[in-house]
Amino acid sequence: MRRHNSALVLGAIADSPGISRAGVAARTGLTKATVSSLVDRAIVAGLVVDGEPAHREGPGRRGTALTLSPAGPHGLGVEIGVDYIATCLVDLTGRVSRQRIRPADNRAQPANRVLVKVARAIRSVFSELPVVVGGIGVAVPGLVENSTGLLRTAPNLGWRDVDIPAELRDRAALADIPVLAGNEANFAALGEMWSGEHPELRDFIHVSAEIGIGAGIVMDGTLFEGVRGFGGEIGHLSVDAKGPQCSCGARGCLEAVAGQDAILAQSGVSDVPALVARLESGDRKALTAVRPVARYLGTALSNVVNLLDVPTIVLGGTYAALGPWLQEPLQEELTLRVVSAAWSPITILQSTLGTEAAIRGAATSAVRAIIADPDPFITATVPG
Amino acid sequence: MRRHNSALVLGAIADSPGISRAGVAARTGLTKATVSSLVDRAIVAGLVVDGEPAHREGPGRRGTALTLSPAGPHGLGVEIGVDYIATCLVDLTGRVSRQRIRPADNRAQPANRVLVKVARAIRSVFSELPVVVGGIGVAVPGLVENSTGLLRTAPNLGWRDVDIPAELRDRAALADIPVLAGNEANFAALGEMWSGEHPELRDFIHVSAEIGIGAGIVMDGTLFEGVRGFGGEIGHLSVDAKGPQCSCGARGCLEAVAGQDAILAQSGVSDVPALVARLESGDRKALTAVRPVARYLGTALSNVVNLLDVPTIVLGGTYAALGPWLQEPLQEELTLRVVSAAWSPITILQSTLGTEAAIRGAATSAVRAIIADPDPFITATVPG
DNA sequence: ATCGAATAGTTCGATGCCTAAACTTAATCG
DNA sequence: CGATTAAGTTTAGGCATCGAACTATTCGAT
Repeated sequence: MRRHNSALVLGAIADSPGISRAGVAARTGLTKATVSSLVDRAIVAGLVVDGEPAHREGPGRRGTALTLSPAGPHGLGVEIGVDYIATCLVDLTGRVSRQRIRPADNRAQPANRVLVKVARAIRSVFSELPVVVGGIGVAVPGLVENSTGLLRTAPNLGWRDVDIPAELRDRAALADIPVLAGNEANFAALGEMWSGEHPELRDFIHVSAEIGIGAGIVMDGTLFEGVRGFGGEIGHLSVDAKGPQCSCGARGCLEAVAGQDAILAQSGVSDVPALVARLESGDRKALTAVRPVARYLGTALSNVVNLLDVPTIVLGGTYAALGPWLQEPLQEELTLRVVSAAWSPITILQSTLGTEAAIRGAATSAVRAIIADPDPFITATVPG
Repeated sequence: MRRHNSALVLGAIADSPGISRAGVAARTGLTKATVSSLVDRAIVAGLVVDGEPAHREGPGRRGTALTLSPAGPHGLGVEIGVDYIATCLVDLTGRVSRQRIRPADNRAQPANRVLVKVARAIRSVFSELPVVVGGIGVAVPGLVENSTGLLRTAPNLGWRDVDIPAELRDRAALADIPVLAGNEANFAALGEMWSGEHPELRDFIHVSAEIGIGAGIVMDGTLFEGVRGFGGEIGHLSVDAKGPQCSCGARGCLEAVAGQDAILAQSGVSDVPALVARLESGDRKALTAVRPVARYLGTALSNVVNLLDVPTIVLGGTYAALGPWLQEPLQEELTLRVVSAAWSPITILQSTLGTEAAIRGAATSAVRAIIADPDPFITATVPG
């Protein structure tokens, strides 16, 4: 009961920083008395601070502005990439207070060795900054089972069946700080949503092409992971029954025709910045190479939209860079294939966080977990 | 609080009929005292009956068997088909107590005229049987918006923007009996799950081919409808970029290559029973016609599974009839294309309810709504 | 047969959280 | 400077759950 209402109150403060106790009461349907008592507990626990009276029109006492405390627990994001380990700290308000990327050739190393390094990175964050870490989010390029938290397979790292939370808890002496591992494409989608750049973004697909093609699907502000957590594997949607062979064994997977490698091979360029330069200069070969990519991506996304009825698509990673050239043919394909497009068009946006989306999402997930269920943290901090 | 716990208790009784109060307490985590008081209210409201002491091993008093009351509120299912109106009554235990199909050429009629007939059918159920109707589910072959309950479009009926619940409430004088409208394919999936034939079925896709191809997606026992309710539109997934033109304007939609019309046209037979007869007799043309259907269906379903990570597929409607000939090539295609198939194979089942699935699902949805949130019904029935 | 152990269900007082309403504080407006 | 309006606090009261003691029922051992 109180647990649920604490979450309600914290959620209201997170959604509209600077809101007053009376405002929270109006929004949540609780009484002012209840809100007062719950807010007091949150303040004592260090989750909330009340600031200056906010200015308002007309007569009457001004409410004190409640905000999540920047000095409260932080979320630590860790991203295990193929050739780097990145860390990032985020406070309750969503502000990034520390970010660091360490190059590392993780592909050549077995999981335990890499996790030793990750643990060291985590401990170094702990020792360098005097903040309370309330949770850790670990983004990995692989499939994470949601019931167990196990990384089932990470093809590009060559890992299988690694219990990342358990390993890190042991190696970094984390006591009972919650650790959650997740797919990087999923975290990237959340990161983009929470970036604040697109305030209305609550139902969307975030697609990005890196080595594979990853997608994060968010519906009603919540990540959609499928039954076991292996959902959103958009890279192996079939877009051309007679298309080229994919590494997975099937034919015509999206990844095989619209992945980064396929794009670069088709356009005869060695990397993405070079491709963008050619596109900007109007190079005909580059332009004709990108068009079918958009078509294929559009076919795959149409399938997703027909199935999930999601109104918005966010282009991330390499697709964000190619956005200006993808947008139009993509829109055409979607309009043609999506059944509901006739009465509600699909919006296409470009990612603003780019490659930082995943780690921001991982770190912010950790703090959001506290906001979504603050009671454990509060009762651990406040004795009474 | 009590509302939530009442739902918990009723849910436990629905899940394991014959459970004792102590069993409910153990399963829900509530205390025996709380369960007793909640069960008493449910009994007074007529939702639950306690029966004979159940037999059990060992010493100790036997618990009284609690079951949902067959005399409690019933769910009324209505199906508005293209050429019939069907009604069906289901009690809280899931038993079907009355079923009736009235032929009617609804395609030729505007919506109001048809709804007048539907209202008459509903009133006739009310007058014929002395049962309390606790809710009505209406299955329609169209897209229903979940936020408003509006039928946005039903191509085969030629209807657009019809507020079925409101219309029926007026025309059939329903007072405040809740009415929920929904897509027939979705109701069919729920009907199949609740039929009791597949007890473990909680995560699956139910696909059926009638005039179009419909799918209902169930995850964690809950219908997945997409953001606005237009999800699961599997009929227009793209399975062959260069395939034939579909009525929707795009090319190579599943419906165009694996719908009932396409199957019959390919095999040169006039109806499904005839096709089944030919297949059984080993007719080569029929056999070679069905195989690509399975392939295409497999491609579309692989896309769905890769996206939603659903472990089971149930073949319904025409596909159920063709099940024996579809199963093998379908399984092959899924194994090839589904990324997670390597470590968790996809199960393919055949529907047991056939064409009755939708109406059963609609009726059962109405009673399940009461079980999922019994408090409104209880407080309306029990004064104190 | 009788007693004891085990299990089901009820009764009753205690607890905790929320609510309602009165009250205090703080601001605007005439 | 007092009336009015709104924010926030205090206090008394209510309701649902819990814990513990109690009754009821059954088996098995003496």
